[in-house]
Amino acid sequence: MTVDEPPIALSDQRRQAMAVRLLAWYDRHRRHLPWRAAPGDRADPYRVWLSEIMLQQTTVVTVKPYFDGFLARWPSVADLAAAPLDTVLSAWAGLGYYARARNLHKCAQEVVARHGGAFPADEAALLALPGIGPYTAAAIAAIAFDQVASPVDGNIERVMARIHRVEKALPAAKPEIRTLAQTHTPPRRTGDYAQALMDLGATICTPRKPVCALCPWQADCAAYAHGAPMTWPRRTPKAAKPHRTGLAFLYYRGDGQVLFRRRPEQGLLGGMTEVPCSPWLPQSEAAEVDFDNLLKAAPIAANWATLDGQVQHVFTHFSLALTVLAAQTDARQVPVEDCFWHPLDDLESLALPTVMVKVLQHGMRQLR
DNA sequence: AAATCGGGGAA
DNA sequence: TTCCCAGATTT
Repeated sequence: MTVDEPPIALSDQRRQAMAVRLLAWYDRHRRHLPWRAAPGDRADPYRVWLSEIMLQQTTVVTVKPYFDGFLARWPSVADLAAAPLDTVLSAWAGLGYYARARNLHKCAQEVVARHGGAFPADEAALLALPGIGPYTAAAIAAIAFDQVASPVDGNIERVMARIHRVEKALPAAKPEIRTLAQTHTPPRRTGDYAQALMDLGATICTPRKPVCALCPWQADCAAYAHGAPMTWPRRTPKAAKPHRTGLAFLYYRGDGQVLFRRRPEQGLLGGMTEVPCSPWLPQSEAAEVDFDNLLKAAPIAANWATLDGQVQHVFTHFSLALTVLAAQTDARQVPVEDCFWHPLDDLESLALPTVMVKVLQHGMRQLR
């Protein structure tokens, strides 16, 4: 294997042969997933759409129980459209990227109102729906409707970057890689081809240690010929995450109810339920604000007990350390708008993001 | 073009 | 720890 050999320029004929070989590999190694139809059958667009939204930046293993739960609770897009948003958010709780859940609900309502309850087959019409971007529109068009479309996800990006040894770094290389993917897309069995390519990326052409010995495209791969396929795709380094701190106010009653608050519709954890908190300040700013000042953010003044330790949580673009303060009361009224009392033994009906589950667990361990 | 938006599994 | 996952939307 040479190190300086240029990438292989692939002819149309060669790309066609590659697609045939990949589909043959897929027919032998096809994974069964809950949203996939039996071989030869047309997939249910509702299932394909629901799975594709859940799978955005989320692993198959994580999605499976959520997919099963949603399908059991809302068997059709009309059922989902008729559900209150809060029940959708609570069912989505823990899956992350909560704008997906809000857009999922909005999309279901648009499919019912504007498309008679049936997803459009056209890629452009799909792209116009909430929460459906370029990848998802192409994926639904190809997988559910067998249209010729080229979805490009992280797996396909990686495969294309290796096959063609793309030197430009991601994310700047996305347009180039999208064009490359289109030149490989076959005119028939396009949905199977897209899923085959994603399976290839998930099981063979993996980020760390690709299993090139089992790859149906080994002979076509410029990165394999180079000898170090794992060094593609190139990526621009990511910025370090800043750190934020804040207080969480755990206010509990003798009858087992705790004070919660609904977060604003927009922004981080939008529309989700939280334990009331002070602002989450960058560490540099938090150092300038004294403890008593942060206490003013509490919805009810109280004789707070500071719990030991902190709750640690990492979001996409910052990490967070919350100090939990606890106080007991027999208050019945709702002190501030958007706040409400809710029994601790019925957390399932709340839309609690993971960081708030951590806060409650942190509190329960020390208050019993 | 860059920033925002979760959470978890794997190495 | 670091990486990255069937990305979309907003700024």
